[in-house]
Formats: sequence, C-alpha cells, structure tokens
Amino acid sequence: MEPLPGTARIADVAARAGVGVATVSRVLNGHSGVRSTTRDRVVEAIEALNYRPSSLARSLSLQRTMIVAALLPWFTNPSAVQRVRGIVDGLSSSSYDLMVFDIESEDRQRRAFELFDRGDRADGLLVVSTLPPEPEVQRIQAAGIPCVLIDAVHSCFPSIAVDDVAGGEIATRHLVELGHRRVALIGDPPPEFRFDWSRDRTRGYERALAAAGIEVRDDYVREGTRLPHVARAIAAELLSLRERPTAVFAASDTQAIGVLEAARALGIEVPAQLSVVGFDDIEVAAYVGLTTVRQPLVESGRRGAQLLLEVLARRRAVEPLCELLPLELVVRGTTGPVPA
Amino acid sequence: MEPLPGTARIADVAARAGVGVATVSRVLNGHSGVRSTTRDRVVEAIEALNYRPSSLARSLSLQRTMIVAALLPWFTNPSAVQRVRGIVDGLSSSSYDLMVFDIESEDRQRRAFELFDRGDRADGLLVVSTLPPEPEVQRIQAAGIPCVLIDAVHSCFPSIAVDDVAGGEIATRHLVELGHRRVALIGDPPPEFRFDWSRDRTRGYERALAAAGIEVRDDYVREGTRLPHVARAIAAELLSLRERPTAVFAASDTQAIGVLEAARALGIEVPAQLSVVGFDDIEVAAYVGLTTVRQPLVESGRRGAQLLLEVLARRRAVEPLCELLPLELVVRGTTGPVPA
DNA sequence: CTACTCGTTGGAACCGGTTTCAAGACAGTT
DNA sequence: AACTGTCTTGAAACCGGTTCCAACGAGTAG
Repeated sequence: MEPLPGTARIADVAARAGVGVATVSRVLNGHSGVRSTTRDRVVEAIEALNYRPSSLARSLSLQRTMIVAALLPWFTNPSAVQRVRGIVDGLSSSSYDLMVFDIESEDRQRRAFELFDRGDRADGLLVVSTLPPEPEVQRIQAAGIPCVLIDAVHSCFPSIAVDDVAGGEIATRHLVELGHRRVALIGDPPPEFRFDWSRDRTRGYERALAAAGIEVRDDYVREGTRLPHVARAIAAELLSLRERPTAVFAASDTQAIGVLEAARALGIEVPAQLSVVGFDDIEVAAYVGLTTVRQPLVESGRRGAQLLLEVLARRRAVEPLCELLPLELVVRGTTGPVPA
Repeated sequence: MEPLPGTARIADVAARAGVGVATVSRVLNGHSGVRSTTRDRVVEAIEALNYRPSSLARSLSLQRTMIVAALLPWFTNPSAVQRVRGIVDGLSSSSYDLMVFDIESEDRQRRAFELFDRGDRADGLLVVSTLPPEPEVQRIQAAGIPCVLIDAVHSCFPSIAVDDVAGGEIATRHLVELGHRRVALIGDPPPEFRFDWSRDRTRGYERALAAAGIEVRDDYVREGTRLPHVARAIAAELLSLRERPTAVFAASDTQAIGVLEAARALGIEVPAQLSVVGFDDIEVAAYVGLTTVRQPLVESGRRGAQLLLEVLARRRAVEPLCELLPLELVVRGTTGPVPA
C-alpha cells in the first residue's frame, strides 16, 4: 500500500522505483554513478510521492546539521536583537542556517545545553551574553563542538567582547569632566548564570571616581534588572535622596531610559538638573538623544559568526583568543555641565 | 576501550553498568520497574562517563521533539521582535522550547521548510508574516504538523491577524477628519512570498478617501521596502512634489519614521506643515511621538502560541479559524489640522 | 574462451536512541 | 515438587536516512 503523499520514506521511493535505497540516496545527493534511466525512474517516484528526506534522520546519519545555534538570554532585548542581526549577517554568505534559542530562565538554559552540547542539533554554537555552566564547558569540549562566545569571556573558547572596565571609566570620566561630583550608578544585580559585565562597568566607575578624588558612596550605587519599570523605580528612589545626585551612569541604555522617565515624572530637567549616561547605544538611544557609551553590537554578532565559520571550516580548533571591540563615547543631549 | 567523556553512547553506559541498553533507557526516562540496585549501577555509569543522551536520536525514535519552530522574515524587525516576545510568553508555561528561524531570503525560506515541513525538527510551526508556498501547505497538511499563522491568513490553517483594510481606513480617516485632502501613502512593494497586508492597507486608504469624496492620485501612492534609507528617499521624493501632500500615511512605523527624518532634513515642520500616521505602534513610536494605528503585536504572538499549544494538546486538528485582533488609533504628536 | 576491468546496483551495517516481547528469577500456593 | 503470578531484564526491531562493500553484467584484452 502506498503511503500518504508527504509521508513517504526513502524505502517507499525505492520500492516504487524498483531500486534499492542506496540508489535513491545517491540520486538525492547528486552522486555520480547512477545510470540516467535509473535516475529518471527515481526522480519520477520522488515526485509522485511528493517525497522529501527527513532532515533529522539525515543529520543523525551524517553527524552534521549545517545549522548554527545562537543561545541568548532574553533575546528580545534591544541589544540582543542587534547582536542577532549581526550574526544573521555574518552567516548569510555561508551555507549554514541559524537557529536562535532563548534562555531567559535557568530551566531553559539547562534545556538549551541538553539540546546542543552533544553537537547533534547544531554544528556550531554561539553563546551570547552568558557563560555556559562548567560541566557544559567540559562536554562541549569533549564533543569537540565549535563554540564562540559573544559578550562573555571564557578561557576555553574564542570570545568577542568589550573592555567593560574601560567603558565604565569612559562614561564616568565624561561626567566628572563636566564637573559632576555626585555621580550615581545603576547596575545589574549579580547574575545567576550570566556574564558579569555589570561588575566590570562598576569597577570602571569606581576607578574614574578615584582618579578624580571622589569617594564612592554606597547610597549612590544601586542594582536592578533591566525591566523598564524596575529601572524607573530605582531611579525614582535615587532622585528622591536628600542629597540628590547630579548625574547618573546607567550600565545599560534600557536602564538609562528608565532614569529619564523617572526624572520626567519628578519634574527634574535633563540635562539642566540631571545628566544621564547609558551604555550600548541601542537604536532608541538616538531617538531620545541619550548620551551613551557605544559598543558595536551588530559588529560583535557578525564577528562572532565569522570566527565560528572559520572554526567550522578548518576543523582544527582555533586557539581561545579574546577579541576586544572598540568602545566610543557618543555625546548627545542628556549630559551637560553640573548645575550651579 | 572507554569512550572519551562526553562522547559516550547509550551502549557504552550499558556496557559499563553491565546491563542492556533497554535498562539504561528506562533509567533515563524514569520508568518504573528497575530494581534499585540496578538503577544505582546505571546512574553511576552515566555519571562516570558524563553521559547525555543524543536529543537528535531521541527525537527520531520518539517522533517528537518538544520544540516549536517560529518562522519569520526579517525577525530582527521591531514588529517581528515584539511578536516573538509574545510567542516566548505564550510558550513559557508549556514544556515546549522555541526555536526561531529567520527567512529573509527566498533561499532561506526554502531551507526553512525543508527543515520543518516533515515535522521531524519541530512538533509545531508558527509561521509569521508569511504565507507558506502552496506545495509546502500540502506537505504540512499531509504530515499532519500543527501549524498556526500569525499576521497572515490561509484557508488551511488557524490564523491570527488584523483587519488591514479597516486599519488603513482608520489611519486615513483620521487625516481626512483633520481636514487633509492631499493625503499620500507609502506602502510595501508587492511581496515576493510574504503576506500582502500592504495591499489591504492601501485598499483601506482608498476607501477612506472615496468616502470623503477625494480622488486617489497616482503620484501620491508610493512603494518601498521597510529599510530606513529607502523609506527616507521615497518620502523625500514625495515631499518635493510641486503640489506637496499635507499628510502621509505610512503602512508601517519604520516607514513613518523615514518620513519624519525626510521632513526634518527638508525643514518641513511636523505636524504644522505635515501630518504623519504610521502603523503597528512599535516601541520607538512612543519615543518619537508618532501617531499610529496600534496592532497588538505581542498579543498576536502570545495568542498564536496558545492556539498552537491547544492543537498540540488534543491531537485533533483545530478547524482553520481566523482570529482578528483589535486595532486602535493612537494619536500622538505627528498629526494635526491641515495647514491653512 | 577465459580473465580482467569498469560502471551500476542493492544488501546490510551504522548513526543513537525507544519499545515490544519473550524469557528468566523468584516468591507464594497447593 | 510442581504450578502460578509478579518483577526484572535484555535481545531485537524500529525511527529514516547514508555508505561500505560485494556482486553482477557488459565490454574488452589476452
């Protein structure tokens, strides 16, 4: 009995064409050494059955998927989206397809590595803004899966990153040079499983203040997630202090925008009464005129993808280098001289 | 000889534990009916070898992946990102994982369906802002893969969409009611393979003009892709016409923003000299104060995901219904009365 | 006429899991 | 001691492809 169209297996095609499965496979993959009359019979059978090989079975047999997986926490974040855009661009000239996997929770992170750490669902891994748990690192290396880190650094893998300490310093120094001495900071909470760039930016902040002879005040250093309303609430607290800061360095643009919103709600004028610096230079930053430290988000994705393709091409492992991308202060309208 | 850690197969575990592969499989999947001393030996072997089952082989055997695939053209577009956000949210309570696949080119679209139309790489499909080619529709149905369309309508699948004709009408009527009679439109070019919502919004535009007794002028109706610079160039042309339009309806917010940029470059004041209405209400729209027709982007993703989960749960196919989400005019600062 | 080569071809092993099914071990009954 | 039922267990079939290798037929050289 013939199978339903669209459900045929290679054996069905072989049966209908009166040949063996090996021959069908040869035709499918364009191997030479098939008599043209035989090939025609096979092609006819394939079309009659509306047959398409199972890519899953094919991958299992070939031990190859022609897929690259990108693992990101909260991949709908503006900065993550930019990175993905770069990855898409970096892979576009290759014959690899990209599959994007969100790992917003610890549970999903576990699942993600369950799917990918054996290398059977993807030939290469791009891990963005996260560090793989140590057991996974070992498994990935044992299985020999090419893996590149973006916006995270690990001694076992090639990484694309920025110098977060320097970034925090650039932002803070800008404020100090404008005359600010009451400079607050809003950072991310210590991450459960993510790469701790926030700590480094905080260190840069501290270093810049130290260089200017300004003491770090505990009540000026706050932490909160990137969720808009959280950042807004924290900023509101900060701006309600008796001795209100005259400037805020937010460790990400999304948080900086929360600060701007809080300021507007409190009737505090920016930049006349309050200066705000962000980090990342996401698209919205230009629209709201946010002064920020630009990191090349798109470029980081593109470069990571390129690096991965190189590792995939020559099968020898590229040594675990760490490529730092340049940072740049972009001065827009949210920073100004300290109020008199 | 023992395999490298992280490369072990189930047979290796079985051999080390001195049991059969069936027993290892039972332990892995938590089946009852394994003597606890045996189970312990198996667990010990699994840990010693740092074993993890191949999810690919598992899927092949089980004919099930616990993965939902979302296929989107240009998934880094702001509106697409919002939809993905909704999808993530809609799936978060389930045990399905999401894999996102970009299909920006016709080639990638073909690849995408090659991977997914047999249902072996994913248990369910969310096709966003695209129509599957007709042969794929047949294959998907033959293979019985649950599939839900978002922002596209097809008689064979459940769909989540908006009434684009009504949307175009709402936007245009708003302009007409402000007194505008020279109303231009910037739409998308007829899509190669995408869902043609732009045509419907244009139809709504025409209908609203007709209702007001205004004739449609060919030179006021333009087409261009969503790329920022393309929209800007088209807008610049439009705003340089001898008889310049006093209002522009852009069929998407990204294009509307291009219009705003062109106007600023030409020194045309918005809304004093030019009114602009967009469509979608992406996040940036609020920041630039764009008047627009809001469609529930996040909600469309969430609802699509929910629908798909229902189809996946009770295996009977849900009838191909079309669920329309509500549209809403959001008046901000880019529209005003016609200049005297 | 035999032997050897070359071009085609299909059977079977393999990729790495799950599951059926029959059989072995063991305790409880009669 | 023989019989029955329950609990464990592993060999083998299966998921759907790819590919090694042996075999087969035709053509040609010796």
